[in-house]
Amino acid sequence: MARRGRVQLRRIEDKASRQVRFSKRRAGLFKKAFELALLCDAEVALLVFSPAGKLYEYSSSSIEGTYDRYQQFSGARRDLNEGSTSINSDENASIHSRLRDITAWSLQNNADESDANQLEKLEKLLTNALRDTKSKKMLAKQNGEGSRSRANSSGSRGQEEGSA
Amino acid sequence: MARRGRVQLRRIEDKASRQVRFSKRRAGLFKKAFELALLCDAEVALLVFSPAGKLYEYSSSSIEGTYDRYQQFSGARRDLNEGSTSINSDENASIHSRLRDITAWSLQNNADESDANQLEKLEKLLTNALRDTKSKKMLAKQNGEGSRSRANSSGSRGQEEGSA
DNA sequence: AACTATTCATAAGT
DNA sequence: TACTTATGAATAGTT
Repeated sequence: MARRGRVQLRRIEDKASRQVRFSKRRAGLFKKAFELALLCDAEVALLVFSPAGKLYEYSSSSIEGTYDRYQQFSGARRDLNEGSTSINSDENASIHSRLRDITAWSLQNNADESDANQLEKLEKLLTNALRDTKSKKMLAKQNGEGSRSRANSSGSRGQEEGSA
Repeated sequence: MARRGRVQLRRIEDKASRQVRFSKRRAGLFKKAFELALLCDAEVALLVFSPAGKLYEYSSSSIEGTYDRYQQFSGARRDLNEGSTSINSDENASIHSRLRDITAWSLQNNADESDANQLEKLEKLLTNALRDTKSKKMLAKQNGEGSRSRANSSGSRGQEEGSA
């Protein structure tokens, strides 16, 4: 009436059985993905192609949007690993004024308050980050040492988050 | 010692609890994704961003490859459906994702070593996001209506395949 | 992080 | 293909 033991972790050879299990497990997987997004407020994108080539998809916001976000992370990772840590005050000032322009512009032209608030906060964050960077760079120069970048290993990026 | 009833299908408000459950459920989800790919010979791509903005990924082949395949399906679908000139939820989500990304990233970089190049990249992202926002707003004004974003449920394309 | 009572998922069977 | 059910697996709450 039920399976006799735990499931074997290898490809199911019988085609019919594989098809049935695919349907069941796919349903389960999508349910779990949905629950993770809803319960834990996570952004989830899931793409599955069946052996027959049929597409199944789920995303808590949008596939494209989440993939974009993923690519930003990848791009950021590449940038970190490429080095080129030089900085000069001109660039600094340029970034600063540019940020101010952007913020001002957004405040003027955007009726959407939430967007404007987000941007204000962002501007502050970036300004602070830039200031910190500047002082760190100056210190580094005095000490004759450049900043390094860290290598990312498997799966996840960013700092650790608790795991079960 | 165990939960008193079935799990509530709504966002977990307690932050600590949400974090723990995210970790546990994320692990479960990735395991299921892996098993589906292995047992059923499916192509699976899974992207998850934690509420804190950390990325987790799995794919049985490659994220990019599976996404490309997905886009071919989407492209084919779009061709059938004629042109959609209105703002779509994908753009919307993309912008918000980027903004969240930028915020999380800034917070992270603030803690340890920041890099001016990163900030320059961030600034570009912000600029792009704003440009998108601007055009979105203009379009919205023309249409006199803001489009609502939807959550994709596991839609399927192609011919039917058996389900459990 | 490890433990356990429960709920949940699901492989076979019908 | 859909329903049933026995069993393994996942996990919420606790320590």
